Amino acid sequence: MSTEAGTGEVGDEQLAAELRRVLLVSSRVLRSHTASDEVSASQYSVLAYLERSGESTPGALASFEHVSPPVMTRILARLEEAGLVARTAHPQDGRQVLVSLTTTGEELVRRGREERDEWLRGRIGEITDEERRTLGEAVAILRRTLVGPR
Amino acid sequence: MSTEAGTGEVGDEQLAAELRRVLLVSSRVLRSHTASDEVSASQYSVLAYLERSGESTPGALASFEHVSPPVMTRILARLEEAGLVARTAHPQDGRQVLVSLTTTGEELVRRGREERDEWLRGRIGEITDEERRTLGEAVAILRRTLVGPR
DNA sequence: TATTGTTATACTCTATAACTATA
DNA sequence: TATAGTTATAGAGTATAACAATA
Repeated sequence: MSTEAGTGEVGDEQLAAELRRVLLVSSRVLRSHTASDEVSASQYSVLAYLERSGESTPGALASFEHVSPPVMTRILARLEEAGLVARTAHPQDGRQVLVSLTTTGEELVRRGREERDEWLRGRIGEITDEERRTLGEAVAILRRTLVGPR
Repeated sequence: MSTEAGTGEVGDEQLAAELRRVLLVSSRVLRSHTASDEVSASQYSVLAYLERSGESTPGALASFEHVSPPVMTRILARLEEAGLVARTAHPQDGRQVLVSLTTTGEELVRRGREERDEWLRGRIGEITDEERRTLGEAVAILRRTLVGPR
């Protein structure tokens, strides 16, 4: 049993409810501030993964992003239409598809890092070093607990 | 400038990017685990607010939830159809509408606290007290920085 | 004229079920 | 038979623009 006193110390039930609300609303706020005319937040997330990890498959991307396969099919279709990713046949396994960034896609990701996260970096810039450290630790905890490795 | 060494210590750019991804994906995971046959995550969030704060108006709810007014109109329409909230005329200001929980709505919120957050409480139950404290602090920081008060 | 709320319109996001092709 | 991916279908989530009613 944890004591109720101290900074940020709450019961599990309350923490769960607060976390649910903060994640729900924060993601709304983030979406509206990180979507651009070019690509949505979800689409950009896929591009950023590909930029970091190289080529992948629709199934692996769906699993990584925690969306169902048909959703990833649609995201990739939009990105392909926009000329940001290319789908090619897998050399050994004819069922699989390899997805990779085009040059245009690479450029968009790199540009995005500067512009897209500007709003969020501004907000993060307003808090203390100590608070940034806490956020960084929380990110790691959430990744292990909810999002999964990588 | 903060040093890169130590637990969870990262540059602002990296923290912003990681936070963006974790919030996006966590909210997806949460939505899928907290939606029920009865109401979606967004709908439940409105019900929970009303249960805690009593009656409100569509405009105030839209602001609190960080959605546009038409979105709140739709959420309230669904909740009203389901018999979970009631809309009544404002006694003084004819433009405004007062929204309040019905008895059915109240019951659903209370039941929801037990059942709806079960999955998340299970995940939170697996981490250490220290990690829970960090999450609690992060919730407070995100609330101040992104979500706003209350 | 300004505010509150709704309607109209048009996307994206999301899931489940059914289908196709390959292994 | 199992797996990878797509298509079909349906609904939730979201925003901007236009509108109506009231202050």
